Amino acid sequence: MAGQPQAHYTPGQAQHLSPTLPSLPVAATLTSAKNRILRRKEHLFHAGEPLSHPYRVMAGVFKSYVVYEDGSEQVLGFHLPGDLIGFDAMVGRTTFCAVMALDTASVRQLTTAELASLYCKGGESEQSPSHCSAAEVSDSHLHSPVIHSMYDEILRLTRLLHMERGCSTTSRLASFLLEYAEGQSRRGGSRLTLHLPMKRRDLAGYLGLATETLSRAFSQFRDQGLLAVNTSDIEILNLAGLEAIAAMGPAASLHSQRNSE
Amino acid sequence: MAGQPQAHYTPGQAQHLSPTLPSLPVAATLTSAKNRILRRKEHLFHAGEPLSHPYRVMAGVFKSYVVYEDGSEQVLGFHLPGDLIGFDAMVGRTTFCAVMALDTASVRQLTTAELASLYCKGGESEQSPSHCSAAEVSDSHLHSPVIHSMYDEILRLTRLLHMERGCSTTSRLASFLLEYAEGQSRRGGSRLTLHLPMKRRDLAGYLGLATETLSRAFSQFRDQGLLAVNTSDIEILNLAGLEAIAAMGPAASLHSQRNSE
DNA sequence: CGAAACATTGATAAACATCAACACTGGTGG
DNA sequence: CCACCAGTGTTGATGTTTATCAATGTTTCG
Repeated sequence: MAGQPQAHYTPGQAQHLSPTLPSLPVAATLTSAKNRILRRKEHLFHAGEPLSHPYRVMAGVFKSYVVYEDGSEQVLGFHLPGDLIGFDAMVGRTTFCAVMALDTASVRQLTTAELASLYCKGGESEQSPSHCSAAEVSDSHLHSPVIHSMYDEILRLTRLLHMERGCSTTSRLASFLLEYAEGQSRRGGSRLTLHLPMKRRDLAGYLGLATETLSRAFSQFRDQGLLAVNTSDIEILNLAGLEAIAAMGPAASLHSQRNSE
Repeated sequence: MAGQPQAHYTPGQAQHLSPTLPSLPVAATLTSAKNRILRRKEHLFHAGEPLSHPYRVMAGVFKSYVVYEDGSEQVLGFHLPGDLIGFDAMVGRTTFCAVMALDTASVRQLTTAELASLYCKGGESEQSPSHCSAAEVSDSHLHSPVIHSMYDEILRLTRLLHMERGCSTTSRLASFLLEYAEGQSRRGGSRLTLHLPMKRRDLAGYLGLATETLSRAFSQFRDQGLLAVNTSDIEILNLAGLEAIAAMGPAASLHSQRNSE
């Protein structure tokens, strides 16, 4: 269904916006930083909206997703404090995915100056952003956080793809939990106590599972003593065990009764 | 199938930049275009190799793939003549995936000038690129073919992901064939006669299937009169039928006997 | 020619989705 | 405050898709 040639709005139409751009007046400069607070289920933006400056998540968690013609929803990722939102979505100045707050959250839209600084600060030695030679092109541009942000996204999607193919339900969930825990601890949070503000439905969508299957996987981890589960609050009781399952790939099914300790 | 060949570069623009070319601290400048011919199974590069300049496919077909620690291989895409290879792989100057020729093929490595031209050509009315104000930053950079190349890759992976989740074997294969046919015809080839130089194993890997399942899907299409199949040469006999199956999503299984006409 | 890689077909079973029933939660209004 | 309701999460039973195992036919290439 994805390969749809020319149906509706498939997020694959990037070609249209490449060579001949309407002479967009350069993005409105944004001089004062704008903060914005969102409630649960409130959208930061929808798909197809213009977006001149990206956001940085200050608090809370967001999910980004695409809705296809048939109504099915593809969850692309979750965004925690510190993450940039909108870089990969704003090519052509129009977002291709929607972003929604999962609980009360706040963002800060980057000012033009901050944006410029991000663009030009990639190179280690900070040259002034006021010249743009061909030489730099293959250097600072490639190393700019913008490129890296998109590059990381490609890597993440590649891994997600690989995981969906080779890995069982349980190792997918284990991987996600470990990654999430890692992200939390990088931000100064706890490494073993997770708060998952997304609904089971969203998490299942992200992992490519039915909600029932996801629920069963949680229950299995609970029964095996790996996790303490309380809907959106998870405690990791056996980190090594989880890591073993995450690494196990396709071998670890819901039915194989091989108790890893 | 990755980088769209949307931009046929025009070498004229390179002159704008030449004045500042010398200050290249990094990548060796590449002044003369290098062509290279590869045989079947020969690698253009492996993962982890340094790569200063991307390639353009001139003839033949390539596959890009990643090999994971456990030895499993993830096919990321196939690259047809006109495609750029290495843009998304060369961030940080080191490739993250390997690229292999599937049959006799040739590439042309972009020169520094061509690369620069690609980078700066995004904006329509190009003012001299020798200043890089914050305003331009959010304009020409975002519209550069480099960003677009990576952006397209993200969209392609997103679609692939969505397809793997929601779509049955048959609709995945149908989508792929249609997309491939479309790509061939864009390049001036036939729209209904496909040559698939990749092995079943690679195609199955790309689509996330077992080779047996893929083979069965081909057989089913043959039995239904949709395709004439001769291993690597495919003829589309019923385009509308294929499109119907591609659009059908998860409903189209190998077992459901609903003959679409 | 012969061996190895590849492709196809069949039988079986595993993993997961789906359907269905039920429990829990949180918010609303009586 | 309680009853109610809708949304959500869990658990069980069943069905289907597709991976896996196995066998055979086919192509490729030394």
